[in-house]
Amino acid sequence: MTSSTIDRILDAAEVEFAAHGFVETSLRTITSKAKVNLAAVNYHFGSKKGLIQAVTDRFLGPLTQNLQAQLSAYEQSSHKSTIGEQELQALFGILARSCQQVAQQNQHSLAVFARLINMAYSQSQGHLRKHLTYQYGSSFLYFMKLLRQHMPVMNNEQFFWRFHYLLGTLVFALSSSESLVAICEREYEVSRNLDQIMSDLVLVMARAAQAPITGEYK
Amino acid sequence: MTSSTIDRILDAAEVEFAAHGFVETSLRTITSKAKVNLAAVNYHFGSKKGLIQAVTDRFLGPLTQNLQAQLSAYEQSSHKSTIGEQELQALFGILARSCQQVAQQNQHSLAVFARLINMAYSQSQGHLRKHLTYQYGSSFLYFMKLLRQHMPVMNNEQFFWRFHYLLGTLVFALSSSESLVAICEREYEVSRNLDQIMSDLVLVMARAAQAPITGEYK
DNA sequence: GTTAGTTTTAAACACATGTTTTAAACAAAT
DNA sequence: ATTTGTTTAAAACATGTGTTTAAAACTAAC
Repeated sequence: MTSSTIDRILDAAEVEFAAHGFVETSLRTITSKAKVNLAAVNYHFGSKKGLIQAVTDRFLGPLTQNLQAQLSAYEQSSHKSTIGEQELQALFGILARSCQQVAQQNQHSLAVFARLINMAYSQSQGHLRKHLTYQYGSSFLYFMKLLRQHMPVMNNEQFFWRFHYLLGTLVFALSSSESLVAICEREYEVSRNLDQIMSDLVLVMARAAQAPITGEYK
Repeated sequence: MTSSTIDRILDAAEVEFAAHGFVETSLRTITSKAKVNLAAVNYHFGSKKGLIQAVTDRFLGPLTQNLQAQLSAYEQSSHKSTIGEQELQALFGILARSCQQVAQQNQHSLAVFARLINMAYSQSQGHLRKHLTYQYGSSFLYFMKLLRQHMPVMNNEQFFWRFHYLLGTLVFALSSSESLVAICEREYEVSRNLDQIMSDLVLVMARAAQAPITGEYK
C-alpha cells in the first residue's frame, strides 16, 4: 500500500479543485481530506503545480487514448466523404461517449472533470494550458481534422472559430451541469442525468455546426 | 475630483480581475495600478467583495437597462407569434447589440466584461452569484420569456436546458475571444474583431436553438 | 480663522498560504 | 541484525494576503 498516499491525494485534490478552483483550494484542505501529511504533496508531486498537472493527466490520459482509438475506427469504417447532420452527430457522439466511458471506468464524475477543464482555461494557470496543449494537442487536432471533413463549406479560419464555439458549449454545459440539475429539479420537478444532457448536447452541437457562415445580425 | 479615486480603482480592478480572476488579483496590485493608497478600497467599498460587486454593477446596470428597453420595443413592434430562425436571430441580435453598445459607451472592453461574467460563475464567489441573481434576475427572466415564445416546440424543462447551453456558448466564446483572436492571427493570418464574432455567434445560437429535442446519439 | 467632516496616508495586525527542513518510522536486502 | 533507501511526520520558515488603526491632509461651511 505504498502508493495509496498518492492516490488518496489525487482523489481528494480532484474533487476539491473542481469544487473550488485551483487557487482557492489549499494544500492543507487537500491533505486533511486525504488524511495525509501536508508535506506529502511536495514530496510526491514536487509542488502544487505538479499536483494540478497530475490530476488532469489522470483523466486526460485515458480519455485521449480512448478517443484516438474510437476515432481511427470511425475513420476506417465509412462515412468518409459524406456530409450531413448524421455524420456530425456521430463524431460528437464519439467524443461524448469517450468522456462518459472513461469517467465510468475510473469512477470519476464527468461533471467534476468538465469543471477541471473549465478551470484550466478560465483561471490563469498558464503552466497548465501549456502542459495540456503539449501533452494532448495531437489528439485534439485529430478530432478537429475529422470534424473538418464534415464542415467543408467554411474555410479554415471560419472552422476554427466555429469549432471553439462548440467546444465552449460542451465545456460550459458540462461544468455547470450539477448546479443546473439542482435548479431544474427544484423548478420543474424533473431530474436529468448526464446521459440525457450529453445526448442533447450532441444534437445541439451538430445543428450549430451547420449554421450559416456569413451575414449581419443588425 | 473627489471621486476620481473610486473610478480609478474600478478601472484598474476591472482589467485585473478579468485578466487574472478575482482570487488571484490582490488589492495591492489594484491600488498600485490605480495609483491609490491600499486602504482606499476598504474605505470606499468596505471590502474586496464590495469592490467585486461594484465592478460588475458598473457594467450590468447599464446593460440590463439598455436590454430591457430594446426588448420591450421589440415586443411591442411585431414578430409576436411568429416562429423561425429570423426571429431567433433578432432576439439574440438584440442581446449582442446591447452588450456592444454598453461596452462602447462606457469605454469598456466587451471581452473583459465577458470574462468577468465567466469568472462569476466558474470561480466559487457565492456572494457574487447571489448578488447578480438578486439584482438582475428580472431582466434575465424577461429575455428568457421572449425567447421562449419562439421556441414553442419544447417544454419548459427542455427550454431551460437549451437556453443555458446557448448562454454558455456566448459567455465562453466571448471570454476566450482575446486569446482565440491571437491564435487565429498567428495561425491563419486573419484578424477578427468582436463585431464579426458576435454576428457569427448570433447565427450559431439561432441555429442551435432549433436542434431536435429528442433522440439518442449512440 | 476656526471648526467639523471627509479623504488620504503609512504602519501595523492577524492570518493563511506553499515550501523547506530535520528527524523519525518504515521497508527490504545483505 | 545491520544497513540502505524510501516514505511519513511535526515544526518552522518566508511571504503575501485582506483588514484595521491612528494620525495627517484636505475641504468646505460658519
